[in-house]
Amino acid sequence: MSNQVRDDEGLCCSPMTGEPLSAEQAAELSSVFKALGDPVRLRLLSLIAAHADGEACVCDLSGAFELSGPTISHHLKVLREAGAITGERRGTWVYYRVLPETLRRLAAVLGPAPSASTSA
Amino acid sequence: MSNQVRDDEGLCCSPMTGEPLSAEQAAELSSVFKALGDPVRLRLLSLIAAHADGEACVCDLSGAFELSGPTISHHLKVLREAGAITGERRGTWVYYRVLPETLRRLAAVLGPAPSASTSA
DNA sequence: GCTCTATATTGACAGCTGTCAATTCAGGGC
DNA sequence: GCCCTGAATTGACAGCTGTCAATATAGAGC
Repeated sequence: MSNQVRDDEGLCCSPMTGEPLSAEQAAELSSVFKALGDPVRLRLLSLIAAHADGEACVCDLSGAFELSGPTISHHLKVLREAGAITGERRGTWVYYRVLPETLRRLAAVLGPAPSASTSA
Repeated sequence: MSNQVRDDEGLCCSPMTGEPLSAEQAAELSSVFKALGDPVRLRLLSLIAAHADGEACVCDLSGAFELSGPTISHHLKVLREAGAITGERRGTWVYYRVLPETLRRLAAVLGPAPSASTSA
């Protein structure tokens, strides 16, 4: 109960050990979990996050998969709409960046600091 | 790069800011994210976690939803098979408990300690 | 064994989703 | 304007998934 509740647009990031999620909270958060629930998208996200300067252009990402351009674009769109990444066009190229706030919100729901949950 | 890598059955919990996830890691982790990617399942998980004694019987959970018994059972099965919860039968009743290790693994992938990521 | 309650499984079905071919859009060079 | 590259969108399609009715399984009391 000593968890710090942070209210972002009505979304309280209460850890699993706190209050149960409301239907609205669950709907919002589950949509982000769902976006990460595809191996390609999860890998895309991790590739973007691991990239130099914290951003990667689509051209950097596509090569890591044996998938077509439309498929990569579609996955990036899903991540974008889930609020996990944001894109910026620079001429012909489009660079994507992870939005850490969204990931942090998910992590906060999964539980408090690791050392605290292992002792519970 | 100073993140502590924990190897559980070949599953390295490298944060998003570290090495990109391998295809195998992404497949394993995305399946858990996928399990949480349904609002009903996410609410079930949070209800179980928030319950007294850290466990709840199906009878406690069903009332929170206007869904049929088979649907609740199905969702619980998905969570179970994703490794997010474990069940224990006591006579007629079945009690479910959250497996924090799984949630912790997900949280670890999403990023390091919150204070570290907000400064990045 | 019969009856009951609690829970899980099975099968059908409508809606959802990953994938790619075709196409469109965005930007740049000439 | 034409041509090019990079990226996104559209439409079709096969496979996946949430839901419930029907059924099966598990456990307890008599």
